[in-house]
Amino acid sequence: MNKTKSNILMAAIEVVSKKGYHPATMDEIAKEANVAKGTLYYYFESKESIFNDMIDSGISMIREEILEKIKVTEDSMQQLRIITRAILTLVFERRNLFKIIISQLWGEDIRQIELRKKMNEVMDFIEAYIINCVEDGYFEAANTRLKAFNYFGAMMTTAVYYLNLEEPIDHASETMIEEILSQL
Amino acid sequence: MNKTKSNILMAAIEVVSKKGYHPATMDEIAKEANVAKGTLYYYFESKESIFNDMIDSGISMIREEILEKIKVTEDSMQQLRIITRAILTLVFERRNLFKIIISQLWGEDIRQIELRKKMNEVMDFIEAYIINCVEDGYFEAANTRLKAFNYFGAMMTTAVYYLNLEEPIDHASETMIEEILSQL
Amino acid sequence: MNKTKSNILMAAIEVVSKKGYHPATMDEIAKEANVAKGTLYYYFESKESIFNDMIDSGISMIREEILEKIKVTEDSMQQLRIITRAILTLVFERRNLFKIIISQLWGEDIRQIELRKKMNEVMDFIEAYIINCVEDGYFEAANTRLKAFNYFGAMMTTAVYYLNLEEPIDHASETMIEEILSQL
Amino acid sequence: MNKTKSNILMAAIEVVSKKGYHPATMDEIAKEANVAKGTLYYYFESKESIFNDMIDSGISMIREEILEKIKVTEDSMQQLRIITRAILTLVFERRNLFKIIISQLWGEDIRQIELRKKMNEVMDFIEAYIINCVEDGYFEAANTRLKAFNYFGAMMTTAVYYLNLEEPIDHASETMIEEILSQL
DNA sequence: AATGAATGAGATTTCATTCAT
DNA sequence: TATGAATGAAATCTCATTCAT
Repeated sequence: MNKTKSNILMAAIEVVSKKGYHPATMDEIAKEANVAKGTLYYYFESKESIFNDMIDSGISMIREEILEKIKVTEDSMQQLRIITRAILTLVFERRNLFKIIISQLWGEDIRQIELRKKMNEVMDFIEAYIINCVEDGYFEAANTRLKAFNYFGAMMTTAVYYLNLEEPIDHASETMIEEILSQL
Repeated sequence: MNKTKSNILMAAIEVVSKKGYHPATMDEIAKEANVAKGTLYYYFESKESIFNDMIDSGISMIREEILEKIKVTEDSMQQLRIITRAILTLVFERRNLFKIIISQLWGEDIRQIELRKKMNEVMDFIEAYIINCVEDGYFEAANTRLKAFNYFGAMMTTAVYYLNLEEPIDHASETMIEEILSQL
Repeated sequence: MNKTKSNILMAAIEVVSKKGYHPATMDEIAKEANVAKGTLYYYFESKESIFNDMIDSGISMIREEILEKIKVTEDSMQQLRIITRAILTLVFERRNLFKIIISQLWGEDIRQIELRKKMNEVMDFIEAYIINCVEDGYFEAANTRLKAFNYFGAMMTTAVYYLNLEEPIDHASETMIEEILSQL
Repeated sequence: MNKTKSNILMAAIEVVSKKGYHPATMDEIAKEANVAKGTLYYYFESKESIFNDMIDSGISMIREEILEKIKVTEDSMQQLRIITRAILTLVFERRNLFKIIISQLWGEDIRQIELRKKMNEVMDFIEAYIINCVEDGYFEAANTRLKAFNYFGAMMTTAVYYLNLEEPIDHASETMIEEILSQL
């Protein structure tokens, strides 16, 4: 991607994660990106489209990262462990982006409805691996969709917990991973 | 509380849950409440204060509801079970308010920081019961704060899952309760 | 109509006739009307809707004025003479509004296409009276639509001519009327 | 003229006639001309100067075309007939340019005031031929300036009428010419 | 000769808030 | 107690123009 464009995107993540979508102004994003306001509109159609690009690049980053890392094993439980570690690491490393995603999951704006659709696809992706684990006998057969939700929710709340600690850790500890998987 | 005032509060919950805090305008809230815009300012100082009242009355409602219901038993595990059922029921019955709470937990607006403080108090409240359970030997001793977080997160994700089903259930099933408690 | 609203409409005619639709800013209209910019939006949805109201009230004014005046006679030629006098008088009295109408007849903006539709209805109206004259033997049968166009065009160019004179006259002279009718 | 430059001028006529002066953007003109936006500024000082060049080349084209064609006769009435045919033909062939001229005659922008001056020169030119006709006894002596206005106005309205027909004709018919001249 | 990324002044529009009634 | 006309600060967005290449 063009350097200025990705620069703007990073600035937007920074500002939006701090302020939320609406209070984050184009002026602030421009200032943070060290470009003129007009430049934002040279690269993006609207504030909404900056938001969408932000989310899309975030989600595809997760997917690519995970797909790359699970190649090393064929064992379904091992794969789920790898996915967990990968997502937790990403949540820590790109906490601002995740804050935005979580806070925008609610509400009936097109922006928010679209985001929910995208997150449902992420759920599909995770559920597929949980199904593999069930088929391989690691978990007992059950509502795998709900399990995927709980898995994701557990990751989020764990992350939120650690993110709020005074001395935030910046990596996914093995303890956290086991804690989350034990809930499945 | 004055009837007009609670009327406005209900209208605000309706509109804010649908649109989010910022896109919900005072005009819309007034229209939904069937009062003139000026009336909002007769009863509330500002939009922000409507929001705060909304949250405060929601949270104290939870607390009162729970304190009332757990009276029937002294057994800590029974009490946690009752709390779970109560919260789940409230989440279903007042889903709009909870949507607002969850979506406003993030970000650095005064409004949002204040909300997080209030939710931390709710966590204290829940943690206290989890500690009782640990002391009574129901769970093994561990990070009870994280347990409280996970417990609350599990409830939220479970609720979100069921709220998104085609045929939403409108009560807390015993299955859900056991599912959540088993994760502790 | 509300006083403030008609006040804004008059200010808009003043400014738009001087500057044209696009260069006329909402700031200037507000200043001319002695109200705050927000007030414009309290009474009108948009700049476009101010324009539309401006045109609509102008056109219905023409129609009402004419319908009122032609009541006095049943003779078709007399009626056409009355219409001519009425339109010319209006063009002189409300020259600013007519300037706007003429300048906005061209182009493919929705605003302009709508205006052309409205002016076509005015043409229908005029043509009807020309047809009466033809039927009564005042003119020889011919393309009455073209006659209506020419009639209107003649009125406009005559008006433009007199409006550009150093010492503008402010009424429709009988000479002008006969000049225009002689062209039919 | 340089090919790229005349290319830009044609593109500008196309876009401005469709949209009007202000809504026509330099971006659109550049796109229509298949050049980069910077190229517009390589050949023209500003948007305003593109407009002026557009008009000037249009007007001098009329003048040259007419001066060329009236050479064939010395009879003043014949010359006026030739002028009428020439202008009507041009109006049909370059209708977009004429649309722009007519729509920009109104208003007090420098651009528009300049255009009116130029059109007044065209009127001088036409009036001169009408005076010749009067002197040769073809019309009775009268306000020749007004006659020139009416003559031009008649041509415009006739043109507008035929341009709006379902099946537009693309040439000046002899009927139209006689119709216009008979009004003098 | 030609480009297109970058700009910033200025446009339209929104909306929480005020205040006279 | 309740109203709603009026406000103005601040938001998003547009676009003619510049300039380094």
